[in-house]
Amino acid sequence: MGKQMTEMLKGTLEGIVLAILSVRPAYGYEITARLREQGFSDIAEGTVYALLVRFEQKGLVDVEKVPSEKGPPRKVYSLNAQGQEYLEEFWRTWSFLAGQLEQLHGGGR
Amino acid sequence: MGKQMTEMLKGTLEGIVLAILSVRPAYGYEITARLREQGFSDIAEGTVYALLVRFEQKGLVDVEKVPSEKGPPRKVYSLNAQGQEYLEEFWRTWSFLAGQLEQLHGGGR
DNA sequence: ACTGGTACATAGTAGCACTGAATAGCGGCG
DNA sequence: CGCCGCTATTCAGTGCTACTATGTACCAGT
Repeated sequence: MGKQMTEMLKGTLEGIVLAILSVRPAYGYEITARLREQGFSDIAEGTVYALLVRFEQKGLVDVEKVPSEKGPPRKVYSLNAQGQEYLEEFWRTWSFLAGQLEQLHGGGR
Repeated sequence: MGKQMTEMLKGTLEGIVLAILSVRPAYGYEITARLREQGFSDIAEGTVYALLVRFEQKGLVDVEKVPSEKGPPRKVYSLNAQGQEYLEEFWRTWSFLAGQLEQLHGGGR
């Protein structure tokens, strides 16, 4: 992955994963796989897990341990009310930024 | 400024400033002021200067010292060919990310 | 002399994604 | 049985970026 993408993901990946969780609960390995399918070709697994731990510490998600048929138990994360609020704040911030950049991109040539 | 914005700017501010320079050459103080006018309410001056130094080190800009009527000489930065290329790469990366997020935002509710 | 606006610079801090490795459970294959 | 491969999580260490806070310097108006 390009260096630009790596830096751009800072603060954005957080929102992406929250958005994924807002659709339905999921666990780390699953999220990583889904991200890869969606074109974020090599987002490191470690990155996603670290992100989820942060969510938990911030109290944005609820966690439930679910035994898996294949492998160790899964930690299923679901967005709670505070997480929803945080996600909405994220969209507001994103929209502002996207608007500014669109202006620069469109008007700049 | 919110913490979310701070993190989101990482990797993005770089592109924003490059885009500003692509319209016409500018110097640090001017860029900071323009960013503030455009709604990035408190982007620190130091941040912009550090960014410009990085641009110079990466060889994305040409620099010219121009004496100012009011205060110390200005360092006027202008985008060179390599900088243009880097900016285009930035837009490609940005477009991909914006597209993915739009999908998540629109489809997610 | 003092204040305020212009203009640049830098040391230190915090946060986030990446690297690389370790741990652990389960199934299948030789 | 022992090894490999897939699933699944965790963690220490690194690099990059934006922020904070401060300092330097130049000039005009009072």
